[in-house]
Amino acid sequence: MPRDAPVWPADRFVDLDRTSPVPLYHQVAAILEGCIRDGTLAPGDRLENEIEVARRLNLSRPTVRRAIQDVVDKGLLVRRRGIGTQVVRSFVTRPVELTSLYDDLDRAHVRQTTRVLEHGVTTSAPAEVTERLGVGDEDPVFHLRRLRCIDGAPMAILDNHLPAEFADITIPELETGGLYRNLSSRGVVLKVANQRIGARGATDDEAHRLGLEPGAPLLTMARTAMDDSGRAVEVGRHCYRPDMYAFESTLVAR
Amino acid sequence: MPRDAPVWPADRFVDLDRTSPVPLYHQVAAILEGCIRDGTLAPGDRLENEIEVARRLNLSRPTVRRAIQDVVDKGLLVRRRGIGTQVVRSFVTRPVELTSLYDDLDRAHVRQTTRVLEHGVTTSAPAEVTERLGVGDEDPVFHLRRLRCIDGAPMAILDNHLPAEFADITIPELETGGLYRNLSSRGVVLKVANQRIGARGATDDEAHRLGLEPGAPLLTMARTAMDDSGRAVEVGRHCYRPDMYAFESTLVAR
DNA sequence: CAGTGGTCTAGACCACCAG
DNA sequence: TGGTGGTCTAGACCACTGA
Repeated sequence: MPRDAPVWPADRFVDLDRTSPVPLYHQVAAILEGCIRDGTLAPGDRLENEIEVARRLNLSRPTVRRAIQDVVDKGLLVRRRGIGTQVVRSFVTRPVELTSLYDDLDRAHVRQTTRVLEHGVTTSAPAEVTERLGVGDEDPVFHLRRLRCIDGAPMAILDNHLPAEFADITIPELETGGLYRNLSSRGVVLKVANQRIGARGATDDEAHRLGLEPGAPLLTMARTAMDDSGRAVEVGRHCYRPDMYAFESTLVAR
Repeated sequence: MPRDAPVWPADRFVDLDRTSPVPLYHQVAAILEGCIRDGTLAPGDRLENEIEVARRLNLSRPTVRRAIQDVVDKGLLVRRRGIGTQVVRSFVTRPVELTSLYDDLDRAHVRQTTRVLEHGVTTSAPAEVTERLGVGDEDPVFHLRRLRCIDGAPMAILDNHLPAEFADITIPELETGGLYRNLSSRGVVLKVANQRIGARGATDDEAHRLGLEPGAPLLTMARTAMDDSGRAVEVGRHCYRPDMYAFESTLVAR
């Protein structure tokens, strides 16, 4: 049951570190999120108002505000002018993030393996792909096709095209780290992506590789990812066994 | 081609209205977004730095910063410390928002119709649904099932459960306005939702209603939406013809 | 009416990047 | 070294809510 009076678990915020490179608002947001996830703040609880919180934490109001807003954006709190800030009644949140399948599975502590099916430079990538990458029709691009398994069972086929300069990413590297992690270690910072999630029937080849019947339902995702200079760095066209994978997210109105 | 020198289309910002109820940062963000979408700011262009912009617009830096950040969050700009702010090279953006299918189609100027298949209070909703709504196993809930068509062709089956108090939403209202619009006109402000997008084969009934073969691939979406007090207000379980619908979104790294 | 969040200001210092 | 965005402060006024 939610408490009636406003709540603030002050004792959880004694460790704020002004010398840390982690911003204060992020430290506050992380602790606040922890309090909600572990039940210290119960669903429906109303938070102390932000001015009072700022005073107690010896922080400025904008800093506290930024922290609270970050937790709101994750879908754990709702705010109303004139009313206050409350913990959401029911949450199974998964913020919308620019993550890789590899890291998603890693976080879920799943035993995953990757088999590289294709790995090389091609000059005949589909026009749809070269256009998204911002290169010429017949310019060389790096093509990659992988089979992702969990606990030995094939789960997804990952088809990617990248600018040719990334063709030096090796097969062993891809088998141990995932694509995004390899890009990251080469200094690529992914910032924006457009994606489209759909469904279709499996082709013969896909069905064979995923252990399904031809025409069986597949979940599909097409993504174009851009780095911090706004250049398209990756075009991915993936398909997933729908009994083994789904896209979860939390949406927050502004 | 992107220009070399920093750019700022000052003439587009002459209409800022300090008396308007629309926040200044939102006015600036909207104009900035317009400049990018209509090509006034070209892909790759670098923006004037935010301090200079603030001076030119006679606004404070935090206000300008908030405006720019909003456009970044939409995936139209990328920022790097020490470098500056640039227009993304390629964009087909669709920010992740808490929208209804009805409004999505409306915005796309598609001719849509709705047929109500089920409309009534039930005491035997699936446990999965009552749990998400936060009501007892056999408490009455409002059950709704609709067929959504575009240009007369069936596209999706929308199955929803709501708290019983919403059972007075009429069939004609649902045929003309969509569920979220009806909730909104009753004062419900949706703030947060959790959703899961997947795929599966069509049941016989679904196939029949959507004009498909049984077992044909369907795109599915299950959503729990909460209002501004954090209470679960709607549980939806929808399925879509994958040749007629897909989920598009833009993701931005923080 | 008192209390809440929403907006806005005018500074300050720092971390990072390019030349 | 100079310029950029990232963080933080200490205030102010307003809009909306509920009693």
